[in-house]
Amino acid sequence: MDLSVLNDMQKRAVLHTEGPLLIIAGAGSGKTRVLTHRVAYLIEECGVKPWNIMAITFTNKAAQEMKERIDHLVSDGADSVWVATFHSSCVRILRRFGDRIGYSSNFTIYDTEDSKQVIKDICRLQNIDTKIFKEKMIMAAISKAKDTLTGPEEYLEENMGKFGVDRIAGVYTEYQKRLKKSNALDFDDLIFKTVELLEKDPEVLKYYRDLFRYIMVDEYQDTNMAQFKLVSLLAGEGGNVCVVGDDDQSIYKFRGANIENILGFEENFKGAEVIKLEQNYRSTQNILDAANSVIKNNSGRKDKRLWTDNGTGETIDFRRFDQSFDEAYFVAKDISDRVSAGESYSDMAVLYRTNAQSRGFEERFVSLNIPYRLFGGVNFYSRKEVKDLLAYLKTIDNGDDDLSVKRIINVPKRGIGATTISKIEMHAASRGITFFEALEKADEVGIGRARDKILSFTSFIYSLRAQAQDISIKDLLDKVISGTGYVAELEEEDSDEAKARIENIEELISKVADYEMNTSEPTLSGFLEEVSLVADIDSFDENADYVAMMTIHSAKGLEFKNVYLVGMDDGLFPSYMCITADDPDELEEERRLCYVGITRAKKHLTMTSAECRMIRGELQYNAVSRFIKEIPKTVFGEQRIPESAIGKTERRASDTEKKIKAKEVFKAKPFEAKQFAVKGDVTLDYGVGDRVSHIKFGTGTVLEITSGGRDYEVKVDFDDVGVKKMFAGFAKLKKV
DNA sequence: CCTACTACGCTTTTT
DNA sequence: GCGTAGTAGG
Repeated sequence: MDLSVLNDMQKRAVLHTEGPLLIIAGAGSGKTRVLTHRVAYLIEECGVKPWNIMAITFTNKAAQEMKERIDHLVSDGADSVWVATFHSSCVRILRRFGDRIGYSSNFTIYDTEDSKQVIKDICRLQNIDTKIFKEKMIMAAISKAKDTLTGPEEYLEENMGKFGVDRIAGVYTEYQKRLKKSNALDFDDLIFKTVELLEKDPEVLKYYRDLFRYIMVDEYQDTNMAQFKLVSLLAGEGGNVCVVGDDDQSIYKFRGANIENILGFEENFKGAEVIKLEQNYRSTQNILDAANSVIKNNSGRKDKRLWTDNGTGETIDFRRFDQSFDEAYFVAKDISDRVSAGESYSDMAVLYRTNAQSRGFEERFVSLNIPYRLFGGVNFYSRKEVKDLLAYLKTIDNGDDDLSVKRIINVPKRGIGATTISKIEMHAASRGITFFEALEKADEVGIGRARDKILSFTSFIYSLRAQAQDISIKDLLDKVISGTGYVAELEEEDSDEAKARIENIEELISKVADYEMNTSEPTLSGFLEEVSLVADIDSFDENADYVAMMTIHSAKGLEFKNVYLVGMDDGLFPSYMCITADDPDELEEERRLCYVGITRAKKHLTMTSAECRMIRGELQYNAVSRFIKEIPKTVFGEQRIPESAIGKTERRASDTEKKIKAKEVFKAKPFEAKQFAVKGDVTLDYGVGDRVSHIKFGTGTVLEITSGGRDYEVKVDFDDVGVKKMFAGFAKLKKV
């Protein structure tokens, strides 16, 4: 096997196959290369069976990338390597053995919004004043407990005497009871319950320990205690566990990530080898100098210093503007200029601290005709219309899922109101049956007018459930849409909003079609699971011709030739919250975030700041971020505000003028923006009669192309599998 | 039982 | 400033 592409440290990491190994991998130091080569080396040179290797990542995108790269390196069996995220690994384990701890294999996964709904409901029933005990705060407490593998009883014991613990513990207990009854698990449960299963069932533990002889964990600095426990259980004493991480890139402490996992690895896994990767292959020395000089202000980190032989490179731009308006204009103009000079949109990214900052840039990009795509923000699958339709599918898949049934019982409106629903709820609670079962017994409950409506709802679900086995998921969804009249109702409304919702539904349909096309054994549970565990950033495509816009959090693991790190204002980044907090750790986490942001840049980094900007409808005046001041002047170029960026007048605008101007900027809604960005995506380089190839179906001839709104539906006659219809945007057909 | 209005809440969020 | 969720009135 060819290891000559690796440097000495990388080689050492690849060759160290037995026993625990910690790889401290600085940003851009080629950790994915090390991991993939290590997998390949195990298979090709050490005779390890591919199915005995497990690689865990945090995002689907990282898992996908790793799979592809392993596939390129090994001759055979790459498919059998278990490469998956923490959560989907746990789902796979629980689908198979979850019955041993009381979950049937078609369990539903609750997202944050679902959980909140359940918590809200419980608070109502337990007469908890949600003004004092906010749902969010209760959820955070429960989530934190689960991250540390603390069940409701232990939670109560451990926090005895603290304010409101009895009440939170009460909600926690009831919450778990409900989830169990609904055959549902939340994100935290997926890990927690898997650990529970492995601890309680030696047979299952042995099974997986024998299976996963070599375990690799990516982004180890972001693991929480439950995930640590999971890895420890699977690895066993002196197991072959290799973790890769960078303590300087730990930015998810607020979500329970425990930096101690990486700092204390050598104590937890005795005899661990530690290898540091400090050579950076991504950025210029100037960019690394900036990153190093910021991060060195943190205490309690593993000592390391990134270096590169890429050369000094261009200087870093820093610009301070009067207003966020000017900042956005400058970035848009700069991108335009660079593209005119021959650079590509796909090489640009605008990174910011908070999602709300994207607006101003969207506005400018639209007016200058710059294609862009937003990542993060409101998740596609959390849109109301999408959630409604998914709730139908969930109800069909798992009738015990009370939450989904309640969500759709009167959506679209079918005359089943709050009084009826609460009667059903009470009946269900008193009999200890599920909400859906109580619906079937409408006669027992003594419902008057709504009786027939309820029974027609249940029989609708029954009929779909009966068909679910025989028809495709796409057809099932079509039947839900036609049977409920969901889209028809929106069509009647005939507003822009309704149109946008219909478009989202169409997109959902293509996602179902895409799933069925690219999965070997598509199932309804499988689809719903994929949907629950997918993140917006997973669809990031580095070659697509648009400017990527996202939070710095989302950008972790990505790289761009040109990075615009915007909003470098004290109070925004670092955030006001962490400046005022007494906990210095929070500022350190923010500094790590800045380090992550800077190190995303390969060639050119631009940082911008504005003296005043509109935040939550209020004008705020901020100083330049303290992080900028930590960077030595030598890496910066000339720092000035170009005339073009502030329009014709260079005099300072008065406060009133600023307010008016800012208002105008925020008034405009960039509504068409997304559509225009998607359009750029779906241009076909083939036509009817052309020969094309598909990842799964092989090669074939294009029979027909029909334009279905934003995407094209392509009919292809494949040589091996016959005629198939698919959406061009998802099928990724290539002309041959 | 449904619609219209008001009030609140808003860092980051791989899953 | 904006979107959603909860409540009051029809």
